Amino acid sequence: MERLIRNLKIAINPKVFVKDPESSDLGKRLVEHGIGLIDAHGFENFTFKKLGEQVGSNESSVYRYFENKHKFLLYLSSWYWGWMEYRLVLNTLGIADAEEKLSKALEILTQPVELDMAFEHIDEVALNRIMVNEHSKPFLTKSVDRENREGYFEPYKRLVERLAEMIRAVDGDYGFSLSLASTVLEGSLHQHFLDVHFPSLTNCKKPETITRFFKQLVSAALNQAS
Amino acid sequence: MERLIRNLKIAINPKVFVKDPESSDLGKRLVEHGIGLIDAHGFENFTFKKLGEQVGSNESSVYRYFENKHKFLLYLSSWYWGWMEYRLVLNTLGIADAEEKLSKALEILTQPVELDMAFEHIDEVALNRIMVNEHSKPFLTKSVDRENREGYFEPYKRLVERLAEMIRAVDGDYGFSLSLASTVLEGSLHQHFLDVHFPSLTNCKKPETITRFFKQLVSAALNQAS
DNA sequence: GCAAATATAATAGTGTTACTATCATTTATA
DNA sequence: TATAAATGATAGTAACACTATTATATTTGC
Repeated sequence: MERLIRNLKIAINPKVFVKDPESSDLGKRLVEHGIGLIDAHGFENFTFKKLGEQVGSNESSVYRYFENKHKFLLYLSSWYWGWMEYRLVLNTLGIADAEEKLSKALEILTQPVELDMAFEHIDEVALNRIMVNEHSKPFLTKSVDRENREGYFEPYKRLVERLAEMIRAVDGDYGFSLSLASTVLEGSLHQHFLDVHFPSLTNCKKPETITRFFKQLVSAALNQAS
Repeated sequence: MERLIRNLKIAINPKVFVKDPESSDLGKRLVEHGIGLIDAHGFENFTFKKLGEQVGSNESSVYRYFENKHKFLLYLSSWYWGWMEYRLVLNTLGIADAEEKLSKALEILTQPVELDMAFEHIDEVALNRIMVNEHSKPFLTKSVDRENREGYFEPYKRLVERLAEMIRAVDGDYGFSLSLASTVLEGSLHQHFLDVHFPSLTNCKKPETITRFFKQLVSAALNQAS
């Protein structure tokens, strides 16, 4: 298992990078320290100059891997959703019962993330914090439609589609499987954000409660509609 | 009614502006054209220099009203949520039945916005598009906690609280009234965004469908829980 | 082991943005 | 009409997001 897992790689659309950061030591350090910097100081305060210095190099080296910092965020976001999909599939593969499968899926997608030793240079917990704190920045841009056409959001779209499928497996008559799936994925990040920054706007004081909330919500929606 | 409505003003926390834009003709034009520019070109491409030129003045005049463009967005966002609250209250005031009241509230909060002639210099339809396309930018910043403490998000918080109250009026035993309310408000903007940019991730092709989706979701959640 | 190719590092330069400061001019008010 | 207040015009600064160029390592093919 250890050995097998060590060879795993989350596939990323090559258009988001100039040179694959997984292909070199420097590239991996850029990703590792980029996550650290964004997590610590926020995406707005993150610059390629700082990242270059952080890895003991400079700006120009970073530009050889990523066109700009927005593409860097797209890389992290693609990696994150690709990794979530991998976790989702891995953990639901053996489950035959549709309801049980959906329930497990909701756990995987809404519970707080734990460190995955399979990917050495990526701190998934920090990356998850980044997704919570910056989650809409990859797509809330004027170029979203062009970037969508170029396939930058495929990992996220695949995940929504997978969840929607599991919803339909439980209740084929429910007409809002996609909307519900996208609401859960988006809403989960948002509830985690509220938990940290706006506790008065959520009843989920503990992260487990977020999972309970969404499980109950989905189950209610499907029970009613069928 | 016309007369009464003409004297209405959405109250905004004075900390978000340097000088109240409602207090002068220039101020109102700044807000009016600011909405136009952000709607047309996106918040990232919006600068005070362009806004100054747009109103036949210059950068320095804009800075006399707003500290920076983030505060300008906070102003628009505060106005929008304040206006939503006003519409919510106005349209549900006379309804005695709790379920009917909640149903009306969900319509007000999730349906596409129409022009409100009561506020001459504000194009609510364009402002709504801005909220859909930029909605998380007011709070997805490193300074969110400080700004929250300074009260910049009160209008939004009040609205969530009001909706949560209406949910509890229908079902006092439901334990997630705040989470559900914040999920609906956030989710509604998100579904409208998906409708425009990611149609494959939503079942809501027509805006009315978004309202149906959330009404059904809320009603299911409350029926089950009680 | 050496030359060629490739990757990385260092430096400099450009246009834009987000301001700040200063001063001149117009407009409102006492 | 004098005075104050609001607005307009201009200049300047530091940081940022790049691009370009050149120098120096490091790897690879032979």
